[in-house]
Amino acid sequence: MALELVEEREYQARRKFNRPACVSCMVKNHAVCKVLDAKEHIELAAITRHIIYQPGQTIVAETEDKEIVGTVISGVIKLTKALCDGREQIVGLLFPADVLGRVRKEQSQVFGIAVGKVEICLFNATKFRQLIEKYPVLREALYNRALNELDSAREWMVLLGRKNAREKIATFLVMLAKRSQLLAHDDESENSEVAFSLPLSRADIADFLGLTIETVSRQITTLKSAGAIDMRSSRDIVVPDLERLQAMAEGEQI
Amino acid sequence: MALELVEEREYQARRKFNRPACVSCMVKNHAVCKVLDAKEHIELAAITRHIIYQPGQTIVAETEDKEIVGTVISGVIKLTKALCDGREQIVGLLFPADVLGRVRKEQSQVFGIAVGKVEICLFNATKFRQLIEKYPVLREALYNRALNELDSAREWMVLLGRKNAREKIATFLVMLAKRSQLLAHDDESENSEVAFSLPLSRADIADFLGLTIETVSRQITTLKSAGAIDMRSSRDIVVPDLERLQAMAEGEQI
DNA sequence: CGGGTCATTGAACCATATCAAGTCCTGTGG
DNA sequence: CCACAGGACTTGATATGGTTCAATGACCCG
Repeated sequence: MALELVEEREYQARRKFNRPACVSCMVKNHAVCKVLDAKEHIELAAITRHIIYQPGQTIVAETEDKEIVGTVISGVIKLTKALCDGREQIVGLLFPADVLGRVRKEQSQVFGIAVGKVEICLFNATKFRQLIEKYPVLREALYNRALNELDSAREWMVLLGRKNAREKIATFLVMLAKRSQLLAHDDESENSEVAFSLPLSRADIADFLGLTIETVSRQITTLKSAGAIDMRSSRDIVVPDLERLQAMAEGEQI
Repeated sequence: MALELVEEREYQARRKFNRPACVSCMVKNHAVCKVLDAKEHIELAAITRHIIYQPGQTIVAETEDKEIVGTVISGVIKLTKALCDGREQIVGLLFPADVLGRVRKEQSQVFGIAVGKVEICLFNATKFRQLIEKYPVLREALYNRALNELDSAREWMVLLGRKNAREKIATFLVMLAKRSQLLAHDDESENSEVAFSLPLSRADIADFLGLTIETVSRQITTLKSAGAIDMRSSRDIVVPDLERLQAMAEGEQI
């Protein structure tokens, strides 16, 4: 299979040149590994390899029992849980620099699926475990990541349990807008307009917000005609006034 | 204030007799501290004190910036988040042996409120931090706890986003039934009837499930008339057939 | 151009919210 | 012991936001 080939070639190239690659890593300043110094980084690089996943590919399966740990380099991963009758809920999104998987045998009952093309820096689980024993600061970093994920999950619980459709959409767009603003220029204070494109399809947005695609579509249309957002195509959003959208995310009327 | 007195007396009694108390602790086999051996337990005991909170008391405030860490000894704590207009969502429940708080400066934006009377084994944050450095296994235990909480939060996201009112109530009751079954006798296989009493008021259940109190009441009535549950009083539940309730939690029709 | 996927729009329906009584329970004071 | 006040819960009537079903439109790719 072509994928396996790409993966293997990458791996061999790294081995051959004995190049940590970490120095040129896009997310080196944001991922968990940032807590390591240069020497430690080389140790980490020795046990990693990059893998590319194609859109829609399953990265982590619910039934998976082998330990998977890595860092997202590029692309977006959706974490989903399903009910037995097929209803589905996205329980989290992983963006570049986020941690994929966890360092323990007992894995979570979620699917991790590539949205668009995804590049992962995968750690050798056994060796990463040893590294954690050696550098406890890694464990601390993982703990902090987990707490951040927990906080996002709880934030989302409020959204799912207590917000109406318009607030849900507005909240989602604000989240993406802030994220893109942060990546674009590190000063967040800039309050001019923000432009970004939706990483998710309408169906995925619906699964993320606990809605149907029709409702998602209608509410986006509503926001558009209210002037809270502007759109080039169905995936390209411009937020002229983030404050206003933020207000609508918290229940402000149109 | 009376509370302060009780708290202080407890603390002094412990200091006076230099008694770890851990040996007689109700939750010693389930809390994070179970990863410590006898000698380490004594070190831990030296930096803890027990505090009693009365029903409705705030244990952790959203604005709190001092580190709070401890173990729930008895009672139930609700973790809530609120929207600015007053809508409220319970994002988690802490039962005996669960960890309260987290070991880092940046705290979560949630309230922790005592439901009924609550007893906490509170750790001195600074000294507990030192203990963690000394015994990394503690950090690992906290990490695992955080992952478990994350898993519950995600489970709950599916409930909030994708289940209807009846399924929500059934799921909630199943959760409590399993918990009480587990505490009662450690063999879980027993599939006879389970009896327990609701730790939460209708209003709290509503806030937990993303519903209104009226809907909660109606759905409980529905389950009762369908014979899926039985009730002594409005707080005392008997589940004659857990399998059946479980099925309803997953969408089975009445 | 035709077929496929994704997104939008419309109309009808229904589950849950909302508003409004009413009932049960519990503790308190006469 | 009764009266009764207040909170917690239940029940009923109505409204409504979001789903469901169905049709249409936009875009992409062979």
